[in-house]
Amino acid sequence: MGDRAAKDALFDGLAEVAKALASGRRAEIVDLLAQGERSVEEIAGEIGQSVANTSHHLQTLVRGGLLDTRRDGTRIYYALATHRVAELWAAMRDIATERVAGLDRLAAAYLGDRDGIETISRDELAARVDQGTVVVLDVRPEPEYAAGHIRGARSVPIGELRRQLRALPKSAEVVAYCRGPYCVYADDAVRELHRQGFTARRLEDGYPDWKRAGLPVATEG
Amino acid sequence: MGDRAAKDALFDGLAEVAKALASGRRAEIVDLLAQGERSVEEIAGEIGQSVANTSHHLQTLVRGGLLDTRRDGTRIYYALATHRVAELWAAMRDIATERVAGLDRLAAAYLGDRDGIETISRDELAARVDQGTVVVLDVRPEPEYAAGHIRGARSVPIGELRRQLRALPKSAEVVAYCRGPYCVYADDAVRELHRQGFTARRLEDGYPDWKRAGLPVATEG
DNA sequence: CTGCTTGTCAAGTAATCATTTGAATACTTG
DNA sequence: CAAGTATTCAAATGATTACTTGACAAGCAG
Repeated sequence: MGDRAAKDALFDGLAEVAKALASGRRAEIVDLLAQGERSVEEIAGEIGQSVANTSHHLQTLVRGGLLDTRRDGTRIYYALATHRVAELWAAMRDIATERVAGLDRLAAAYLGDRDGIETISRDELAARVDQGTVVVLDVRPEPEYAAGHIRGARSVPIGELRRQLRALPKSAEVVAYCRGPYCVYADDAVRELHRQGFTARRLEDGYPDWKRAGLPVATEG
Repeated sequence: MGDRAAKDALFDGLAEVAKALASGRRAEIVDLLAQGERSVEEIAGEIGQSVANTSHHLQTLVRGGLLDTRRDGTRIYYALATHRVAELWAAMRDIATERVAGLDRLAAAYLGDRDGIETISRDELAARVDQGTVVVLDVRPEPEYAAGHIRGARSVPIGELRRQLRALPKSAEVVAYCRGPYCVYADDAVRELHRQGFTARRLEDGYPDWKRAGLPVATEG
């Protein structure tokens, strides 16, 4: 028991999970599926790849134990296999954010200048929601809101933000959130809110992190 | 803000963390360093590679944000960069264990037949330690015990197990633990204990998991 | 059944990458 | 300086990867 070759083979097996995630496109898929299940076509659209290529990446993720599938008629839906996968992804994301050289520049290139955008932590937001001293906007597409959102939040997809702002008193303090720290929607929302004269911040991470932390959530209405 | 190329580059950056772990040898290194810091030479010895090659792998892990270094005289010590890395590794390991096809066979080839080896969960062991109804043996090398161990455990490195067994009453119920679920020491200890007529189990995972769960630990004596 | 939609599979291209070794170099201590 | 420790370099090898294309399969609607 315990010879070198067998140990190497075992750890090569463990490393399969990391290999499955060792591609930017597959990381995008996992980040997306942290919001909930999606069909191959939807995923392909979100990551900007062909369906065939996306299907390929999805197979790789399934082999790595990260995803599960469900068939519904002609559609096949992929979802994270277990909550541990969401934890794995969050850990990866946090480590990269804190410690991978140059990631800050890549983030700035994608998200734009974040200097004017203040964030609020999950715990502080939870307290403010309890007090009722904040308006929380879920700026993700509506189906994601329906599948689960921060309790007390209103669904205002980013495209409809301007229209719905009139209903808000200018004195309101607003917090926007979306899919995660590398999702553009909340940033865009805060910029627009500032332009319209509101006090606004973004949640530092996103809905999946809120849910994982055991904070209050709601479904549908 | 939010064009395809920039998003791809960002997620390629996030995937760097997974790339760093996408090798069995580097996974072994992280698993080892979950016990505490080690010099390059020690690491090379544990993973059965040349110092030059090990140094290479260590650089890769540092670039991926997973490790930090500390110099002491002519030696350089590597350690996990943050506790998040231990969490990342544990999540990877658990996902692979549960869901990667064939991993069970690889584990059996390395660890041998585990049929006769019962496990005990962290929580149950914690309760039994409180009651004082169990003898806990830390069968890792002594320096690892000194660096931190389950409170109440005795250090009995696997090589000294036979010698020290005489001091134990045959009626004792024994739990052995070591580095983690894929460490051979505890299995070997339980087998030997059974041969000698003891009632023995192994902790289902290892010391790093115990510590991460916030259960009681001690250092040195 | 036929036609349509959705997704998978297999094959091919092109490019890149990762791992390892041995020798040379750098750094620290005494 | 000499000894000990770790990194870097060059080079060879071998394997893997991402993506595209076109054909195929499974379910559904008429």
